[in-house]
Amino acid sequence: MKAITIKDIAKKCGVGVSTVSRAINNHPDISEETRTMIMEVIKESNFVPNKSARNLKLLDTKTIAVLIKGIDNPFFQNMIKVFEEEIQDRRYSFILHRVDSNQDEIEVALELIKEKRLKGIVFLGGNFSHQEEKLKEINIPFVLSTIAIAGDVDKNLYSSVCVDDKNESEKVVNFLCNQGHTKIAILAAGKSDQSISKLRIQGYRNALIKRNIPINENLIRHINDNENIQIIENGYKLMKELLASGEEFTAVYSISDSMAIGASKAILENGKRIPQDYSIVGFDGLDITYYYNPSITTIRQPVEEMARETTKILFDLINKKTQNQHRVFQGELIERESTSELNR
Amino acid sequence: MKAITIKDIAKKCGVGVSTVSRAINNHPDISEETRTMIMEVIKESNFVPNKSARNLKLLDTKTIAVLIKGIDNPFFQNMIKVFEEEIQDRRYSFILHRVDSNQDEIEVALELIKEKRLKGIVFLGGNFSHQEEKLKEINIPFVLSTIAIAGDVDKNLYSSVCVDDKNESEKVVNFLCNQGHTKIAILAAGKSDQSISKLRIQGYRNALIKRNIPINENLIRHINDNENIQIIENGYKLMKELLASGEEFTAVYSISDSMAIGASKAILENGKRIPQDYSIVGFDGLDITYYYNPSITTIRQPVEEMARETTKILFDLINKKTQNQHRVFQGELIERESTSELNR
DNA sequence: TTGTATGCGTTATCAA
DNA sequence: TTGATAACGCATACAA
Repeated sequence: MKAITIKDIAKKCGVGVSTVSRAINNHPDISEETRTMIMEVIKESNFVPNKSARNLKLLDTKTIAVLIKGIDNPFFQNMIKVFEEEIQDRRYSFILHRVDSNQDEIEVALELIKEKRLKGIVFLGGNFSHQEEKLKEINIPFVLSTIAIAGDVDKNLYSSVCVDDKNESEKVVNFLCNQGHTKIAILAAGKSDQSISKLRIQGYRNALIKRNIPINENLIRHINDNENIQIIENGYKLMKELLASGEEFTAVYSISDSMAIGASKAILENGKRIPQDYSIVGFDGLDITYYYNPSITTIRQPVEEMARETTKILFDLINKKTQNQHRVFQGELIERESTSELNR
Repeated sequence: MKAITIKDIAKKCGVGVSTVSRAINNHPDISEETRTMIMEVIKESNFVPNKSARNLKLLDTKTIAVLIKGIDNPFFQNMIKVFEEEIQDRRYSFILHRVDSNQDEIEVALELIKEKRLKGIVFLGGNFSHQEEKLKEINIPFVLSTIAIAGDVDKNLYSSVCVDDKNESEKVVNFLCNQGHTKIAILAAGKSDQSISKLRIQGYRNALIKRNIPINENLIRHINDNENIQIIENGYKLMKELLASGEEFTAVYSISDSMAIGASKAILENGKRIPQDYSIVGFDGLDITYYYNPSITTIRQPVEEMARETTKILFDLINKKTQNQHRVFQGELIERESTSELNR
């Protein structure tokens, strides 16, 4: 069974293909009469235009793609909604494209740009340890959102929106120190991570160093390199190991809320109390941290505002109202039940 | 700056376009020599073939699309991984396409079929209250996965994989009854829902009716129609209302784990204990139910196996090894800390 | 207001 | 083993 095309419709209607095309695309230069007639036939015939053909022909497509690495990250879900709203409000169409963890997001972007004639791209998540050369190949506006870029890259080549991971991390550790904690464990990503995990560990170290608190390397715990910090179980396992190790500590800082949940469970299963025996802090500000029992102290990233700013910068770039920009947001430390003063 | 095409590459290499095409697509009838030469030039020039043109020309594309409605549903995340694996194992390419809650998934499917020359489709999530007519328009194999189809539709028109929502729901309520509970509240989706929520409420009713336990309509609580059962907060609010209403009950059955979490928090915030004051059961089998404190009794849907079976049926259909099939999986009741015998 | 013809960038057929 | 050329389905410049 051959697929139905615009030609078939034209034939059925006794008109030319261009007239059908005009009807479909709401062109003004067509009589209302023939338009409705054509649309009628189209509906009857269940005709659906072929987008590939359309994209091939068009050189101007008002569409934005969001390339997301780690679509299972609950942290991104609210951002996606904002992207969709903001983009559609501006009469652009929105494409959400998932990129696999072992795919190169720039390659994917390059393909998509050609295929869909994109006007702009948002890169959401991932490490982005790319060469400048690669970045330069992207010849349309793009913004890196919540991505820590590894290495030295010319800031004029890209725009970005994120929180200052190092600084926010320092904030967390300072908070714990202010409560009297000095033996603070940190649950981090794989050892070879060069992205947010690395930055947050740096913040952890900085905070301790500034207070002359000795750093116990045994309290810096990593999951495996092929594992994900968004998996609750990984925090759970890490904490079980830490507890079993006999290493002394009074507080735990998990670089993700998900692992903080897992860690909490491990602590509770060991018959210990939160926060009386161990204080625990997460990072991200997921909803679940409020609903967990006990509720979990965390750094909330202002995800909606960040998403909004991302699209704003992107459209400013598209409309040539701005050069590449880098916007750094503040996180908000939300104190909850999982942390308390250390009683010595 | 005009985009670079296969013609430019051909010119640069001093060969014809068809030779370049052959090089790109690993055709056998080309000398290794020219192949490497061409690939070299392609790399240097950063040439990326245009997929729209490719899809337009091709009539045989080994690709499967998964159309997912409710991508923020944590329940689907593990399934997606399985789909990707299974599909790629069979040397097909995998497209994950998100469909918005107010979009018609069949329209989207029809567009995608034409655009990408799909070989098969998986519909994941959503209500699917479609006419038979619409279903018939889809002229390639497809499977509905974890979708409750509303109304009477000829089973020969589609394949499906799901759990028996009504039956599993009955299982939950029976379990609570066996523990001595008779005043059981249920937290459900919006009143006008015609999908899983409706079925699970039916199961709830059936279980009670079979035991001659009177049904208190005030214990059947609905969220708003425009709200989502995957949002923790919705369970929280619903439970707050229920507690404030003064209606008596000893157990709560939430039709989603997410709402069960929210409900648990509401109970705990009210100074009540789980399960001593209220038993609570969820549905889905999300990881978080294990990690929550207390851990939550739930019905686990065997998501991985269901995803695997979905792809199996789909490929059997593609390879004409089978007619349309309907596979119903059993859920597994996992008893945890959130439920206990009622002490009167 | 409408129809004809051309080209978008690829792949496949055919001839060389 | 190669190259020229005809589609694929649509939008549009141009002619009518």
